[in-house]
Amino acid sequence: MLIGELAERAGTSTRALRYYETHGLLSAARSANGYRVYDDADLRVVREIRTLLGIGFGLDDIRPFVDCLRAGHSSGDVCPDSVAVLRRKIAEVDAGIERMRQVRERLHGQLTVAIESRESTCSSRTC
Amino acid sequence: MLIGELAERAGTSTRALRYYETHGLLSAARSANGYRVYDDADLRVVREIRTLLGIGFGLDDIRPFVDCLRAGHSSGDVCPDSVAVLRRKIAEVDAGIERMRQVRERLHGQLTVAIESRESTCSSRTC
DNA sequence: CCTTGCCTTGACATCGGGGGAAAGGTTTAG
DNA sequence: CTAAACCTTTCCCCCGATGTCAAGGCAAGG
Ligand SMILES: [Zn+2]
Ligand SMILES: [Zn+2]
Ligand SMILES: [Zn+2]
Ligand SMILES: [Zn+2]
Repeated sequence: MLIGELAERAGTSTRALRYYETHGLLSAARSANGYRVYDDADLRVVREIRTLLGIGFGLDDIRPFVDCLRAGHSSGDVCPDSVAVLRRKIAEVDAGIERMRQVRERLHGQLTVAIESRESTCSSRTC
Repeated sequence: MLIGELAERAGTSTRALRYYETHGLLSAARSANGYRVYDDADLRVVREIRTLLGIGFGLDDIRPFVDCLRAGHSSGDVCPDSVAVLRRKIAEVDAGIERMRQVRERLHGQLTVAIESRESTCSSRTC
C-alpha cells in the first residue's frame, strides 16, 4: 500500500501522513523507488490518530497510543502512558466544560440585561 | 492620556492597543508630536474589549459592542448587533459544551475499558 | 516519445492575538 | 550635553495541523 492509498483509506491526505511521520507517529518501509510502503497495521495507526485528533488531542498526546498499538496491543488505550493521557485529558475537558458553563451564565446575564434596557436606552435613539 | 498610561490603566500593553486600532476597534486623536491621545471614553472601550476577549470573543465579534459604546450608550450590550452577537455566542458556547460533554463520555468509556483490560492485556508483557 | 499519474523533498502560507526588537523622534530632568 | 523615558513605524516570530505550490524522479499505457 502506497501513501496515496493509505490516505484515501484513512480518510485524510498524504500531506498529513508525512507530517505524522516527521513527528514520530508513523513509520514506513521504503520500496526500491524510495516510495513509502504501508500495511494494515499502519492503517489502524492512522485511524487511531485521526480519531484522537478529532477528539481534541494534540500529536504529542497521541504518541503513547500509537506506541501502544505498535507494541502489539489490540487497543491503543491499554498502556499506562495512554491511561495517564486519558486521565489528564478528562480533567482538561472537565475544566473546559466548567469554564464554558461560567461563560454561558455570564453571557446569558448580559443578554437579559441588554434586552431589558434596550427599549429605554436604544429605541429612542438613531441606533 | 497617552498610550502608555492607557495601557497601564486598562491592564494591557501598548502593542495590544495599537493592534486594536489597526483592526478598527480603537481610534485616537494625535497631538502635535504625532502621539496618540486618549480620554476616559477610550478607557471604557478598552475595558470592554478586554472583558469580551477574556470571555472568548474574537476582535471581529467585539466591534459591534465598541460601536455601541461609541454611539453614546452606557453599556456596549444594548445595540441590536451586540445582542445578535451575544445570542450567537451563547449558541456557540452551548454547542461547545455539548461537544465536550460527548468527548468526556467517550474518554471516560475508553478509560474504563482500558483499566479493565489492562491486567489481562498489559501486565503479562514488557510494557 | 509523450502524457498521465503516482511518488519524493522542501519551503511558504494560513489563523489570532499579540511579543519583541530595531531604528528613530520628543521631552524633561540633571 | 546627555541620559532617561516616553512615543512612532515596521518587520519578524510564535503556536499546530495542514494546504499548496515547486521541481523533479519513476512507471505504465498509447
Ligand atoms: Zn501495554
Ligand atoms: Zn433566558
Ligand atoms: Zn443602541
Ligand atoms: Zn468513572
